[in-house]
Amino acid sequence: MSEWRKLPLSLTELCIDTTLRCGQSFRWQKIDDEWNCVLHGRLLSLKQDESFLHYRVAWPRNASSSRKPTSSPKAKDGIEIKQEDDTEALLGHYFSLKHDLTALYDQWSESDPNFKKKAPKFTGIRILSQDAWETLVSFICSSNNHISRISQMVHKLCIHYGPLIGHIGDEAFHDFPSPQALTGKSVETHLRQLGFGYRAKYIVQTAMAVSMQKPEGWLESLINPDNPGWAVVSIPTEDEPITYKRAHEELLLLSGVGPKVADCVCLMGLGWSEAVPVDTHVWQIAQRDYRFGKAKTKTFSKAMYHSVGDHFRQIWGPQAGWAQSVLFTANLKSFAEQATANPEPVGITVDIKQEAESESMVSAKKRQATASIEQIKVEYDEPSNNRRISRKRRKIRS
DNA sequence: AATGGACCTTGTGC
DNA sequence: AGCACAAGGTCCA
Repeated sequence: MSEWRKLPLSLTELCIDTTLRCGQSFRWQKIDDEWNCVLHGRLLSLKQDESFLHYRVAWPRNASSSRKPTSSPKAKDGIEIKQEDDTEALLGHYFSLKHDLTALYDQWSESDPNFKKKAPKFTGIRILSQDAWETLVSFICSSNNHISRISQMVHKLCIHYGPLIGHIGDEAFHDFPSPQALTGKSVETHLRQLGFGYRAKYIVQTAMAVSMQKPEGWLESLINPDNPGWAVVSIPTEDEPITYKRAHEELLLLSGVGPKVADCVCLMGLGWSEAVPVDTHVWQIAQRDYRFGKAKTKTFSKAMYHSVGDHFRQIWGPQAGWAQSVLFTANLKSFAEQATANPEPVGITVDIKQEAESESMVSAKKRQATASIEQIKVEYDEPSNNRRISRKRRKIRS
């Protein structure tokens, strides 16, 4: 293990205690106030105080057991940089530290009174830039499932199929398995035995698609070029540049990947910060706090799915997925105590009262009051104005 | 194209 | 204790 190092970082810019527990990553383990996880072939430990993020790193003795042994960055002259040296850069990428979170919270609070009300108790929540493949498999596991069980399943994947990186006490830490590692003949049966249920088949089929059917580097080609991945060489293509919409469509072709999982991968694994995964929580939030139509149907349609995302993108802007994660966390049962606790700093409740009289509150209420199922469907169609869409709109109204 | 069930298993609340 | 129900949904008929 290296010595502890530190990055100057306030708790409002990043709170690892919340960010690492809110259902984005399922692999971090807290041991005695330290968060531990294998990231890109190294065992990372984090702890935080009011002013600093402290970190240390341990590399496996046998570097070849790492999934990406050749991925360590090289200097321009070809000399390999000491491996530890890129860990700070890795953290900066993983937590997307280039974004000013306080400024973003201010912006979302200004355009959304509900965000302004909920966010003060949930500061420092960031969207993680995770490995695309890990994100894909993790959220295939997430379907119709609890966060605790998802974590359990992801842990089992690593233990049984991922390379061992190191130990903390008696606890073994593995990296996430490669797609190839999950394509074996007996994997599906084994995963069922391990309690994956019907997701076992999805995982194996998707692993086969990514490692055998899709071209090399396909998943990485879906990464937002403005938010590039870690240690991923972008392969220039003759195709038109990738968009969020196309990345989403491509992911939908995979087994076990529907619109919600595809959005999770877009947001947390591919750097598309406008992606808003609409799950049961976000649907509850949309209905309860944003006057979305009370649907009689338990499962909402594809049009409904997109209308919710479009609505939030309209309110929160191009980083809507980041704002969504704050309200999502505030809505989690495991954070219920935090949501209802009296805020420590005085003055916040005063701000909320003042906000009730503000211009944005009034206009937002007016906008929300008109929302109904019909309105939602129309709104969904409005961004485009081609012929196909307008025909669709007529159909809905008739 | 849209809608209703089935689906594995575990955690939670009564 | 034991049972119903929900869980960061997706697939298929």
